[in-house]
Amino acid sequence: MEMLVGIEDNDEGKLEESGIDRSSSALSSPKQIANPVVYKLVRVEGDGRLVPATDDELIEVEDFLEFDQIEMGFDADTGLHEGCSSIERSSSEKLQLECLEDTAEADQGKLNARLQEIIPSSAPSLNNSHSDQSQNIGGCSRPSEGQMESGSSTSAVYSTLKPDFSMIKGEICLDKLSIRELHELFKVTFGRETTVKDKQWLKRRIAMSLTNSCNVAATTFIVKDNKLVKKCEEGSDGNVDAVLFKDIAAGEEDINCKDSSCAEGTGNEDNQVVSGKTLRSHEVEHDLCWENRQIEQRAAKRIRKPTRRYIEELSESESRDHNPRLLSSNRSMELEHVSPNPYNGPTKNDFSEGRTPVTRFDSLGGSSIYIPCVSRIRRCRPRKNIMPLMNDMMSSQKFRQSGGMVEVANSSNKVFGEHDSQEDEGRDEVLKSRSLPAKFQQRFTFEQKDEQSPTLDRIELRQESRLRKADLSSNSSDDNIVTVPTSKGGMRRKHHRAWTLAEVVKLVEGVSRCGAGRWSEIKRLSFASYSYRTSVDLKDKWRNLLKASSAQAASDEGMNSRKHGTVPIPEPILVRVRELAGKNSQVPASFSSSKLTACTGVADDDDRSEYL
DNA sequence: CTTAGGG
DNA sequence: CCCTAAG
Repeated sequence: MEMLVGIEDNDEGKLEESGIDRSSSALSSPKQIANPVVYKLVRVEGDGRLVPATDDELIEVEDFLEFDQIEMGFDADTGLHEGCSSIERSSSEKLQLECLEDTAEADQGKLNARLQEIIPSSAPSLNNSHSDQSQNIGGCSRPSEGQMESGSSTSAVYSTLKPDFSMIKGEICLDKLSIRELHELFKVTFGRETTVKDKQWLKRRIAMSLTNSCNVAATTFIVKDNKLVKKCEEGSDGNVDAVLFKDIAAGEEDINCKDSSCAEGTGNEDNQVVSGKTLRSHEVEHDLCWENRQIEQRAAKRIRKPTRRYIEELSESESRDHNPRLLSSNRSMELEHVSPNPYNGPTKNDFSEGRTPVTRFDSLGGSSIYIPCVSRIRRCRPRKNIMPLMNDMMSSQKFRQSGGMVEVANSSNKVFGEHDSQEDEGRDEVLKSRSLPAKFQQRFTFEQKDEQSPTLDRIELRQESRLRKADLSSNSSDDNIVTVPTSKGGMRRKHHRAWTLAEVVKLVEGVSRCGAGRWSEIKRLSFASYSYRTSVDLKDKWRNLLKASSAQAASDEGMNSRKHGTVPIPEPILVRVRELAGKNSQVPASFSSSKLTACTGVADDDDRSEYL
C-alpha cells in the first residue's frame, strides 16, 4: 500500500476564502485554480484506488513527516531562510492568499476539471477516480520523470490532479492534494496549523520539509528508505498524462522559493508560455535563494514557473539582467537553454563567423593576430560601420557579379594572404550589415551604379596581375600588423597594408568622381569594401600618387613597374592621377558640387580615354 | 567628424 | 601610417 499525498483542488471549502469560483473558471482554464488546497492522506490500494488514510496511517506519515520536518522543518517555518523565509513569513499568509487566488486562477482550472473528473470530492473522489488515478499515480511516481523530460513549462496545468497527493509506491504527489490535505500534511509536517491557502506554498513547504531541501522543484516525491526524494519535474508536454504530471511539476516549481510568489502558479503558466526564459530565470533566482538559505544544493534542476510577481519584476527590471545573474550564480542545466537570451545566441552566431571573434580576442587582449583585425575594423571611420559594411557586401557582390576584378583580387589575396584578411573583414562587415537590409539594398544599388566601369575593372585586373609579383613581396611584408605601444599607454596597431592596384584604381576613380578632398565620400562610395582604408588613408595615398605621378612624369617612364621595392603603379593610373590632380586643382568646386553625375560623366570619359 | 598637413 | 590642428 502506498500513501499518496495529494492536493485536491476540489475542496471548495477553501474556495470560499479564495473567493474564486472554481467551477466556472477552473474547468475552463487551469489558471483559475485559486482554491485552497486541502491535504488528505490517502492510501492507495493495490488496485490503485485511493482510500482515506486511517489514523494509524496518518500517524505513520506524521512521524515520517515529522522526522524530516525536524531536520528541515525549521527552514520552512522558522523563516531562517533569508529572503525567502522572511518573505514567506511576513507576507506568506496574506500574500499567499492573494497569490492563491491568482495562482489558483491559472492552474487550477485544469486541476479542478481533472479533479472533478477524477476526484469529485477529495477523499471519496479519490476512490472513485482510482482507475485513472491509479494510472496517474503510477505516472506520478514514475511518470514524473517522464514529465520532467517533457518539460512542464508549457502548461503548468495544475489540473493534474490526480490522486497523487498521497504516497504511491513510495511517492508522494503533493500536487494532487487538496488544500485541506495540504494543510493537514502541513500540520503533520510542521506540527502547526497553517492558514495559508496557497497550495503551492503549502506544497512547497511540505516538500521542503520532506526533502529537507530548499529545492522543491516537484510536488511529487519519492520516498526511499524513509527519505523523500524529489522527483523531477519537467516535463511538459504533449501527452495528456504527461500534462498531468507536468502540471504537478509546475505547481511545485511555483512553489519554490517564493512563497510570496505563490500566486505565480497561474500567471506562471502564461509566463512560461510567453517566455520560457523569464520563467526559468526566475526559477533560478528562487532556487538560488533557497540554496543560499539552506545551502542545500540539489543537483536537480528546478524549473520554476515565474510568478506574476516575478514577471512584474522582470518586466520592470529586465528579465535579462536577472537571467545572467541566475546563470552565473546558479548554473542549472535548464538555465542554459532557457537563460541565454536569444539575443546573445544569435549575436554570437552572427559574429562567430566573421569578425566578432577577432574583436573579442582583442578585447581580451588576446593574440596580437586578431587584434590587427580589430584595429582595422575600428579604423573604419564610420561608426556608420554599417555603411561600410554594406558597401563591402555590395562591392563583393558586385565584384562577383562582374567577375573579373573580384576574381583577380581573390587570387591575389590568396597569394598574399593580406587579402584574405580583407575578405574576412568584408565578411564580418557583411554579417554586421545584415541588420540593415534596407540600407544595404540601397547601398547595393547605388554601388552598382557607381561602380567602376567594366572596362576599368578589366584593366585593373590586368594590372593587378602584373602587380601581383611586386605586391606579393610587399604584401607579404605588409600584412604583418605590428602593435606598437603608444605614449598614451594604448597599443596601437600599425598595420601596413600595401595598396593594391585595384585599390589605387578605385581611389583614382573615386577622386575622379568626387574630386580630391572628398575622401570620406570616396571612402564610402569606392572603398566601402575596404574597411581598413580610412579616408585619411585615401588622402595619404592620393598624396603619394600625386607625388608619384609627378615624379613619373618628370622621369617620364614609369618607375613603378620597374622597381620592385616601389609600388608598381601602372602608368595609365599615374597619368590619370595627374589629370585628376590638375582638374582638381583647377576646378575642385565644380566636382564637389556635381559629384556623382557631372563628375562621373566627365571622369569616366577621361578615365576611359586614359585606360583605353 | 572630416580635412589637411607634417612627421 | 600616425598624429594633430583646424573647420
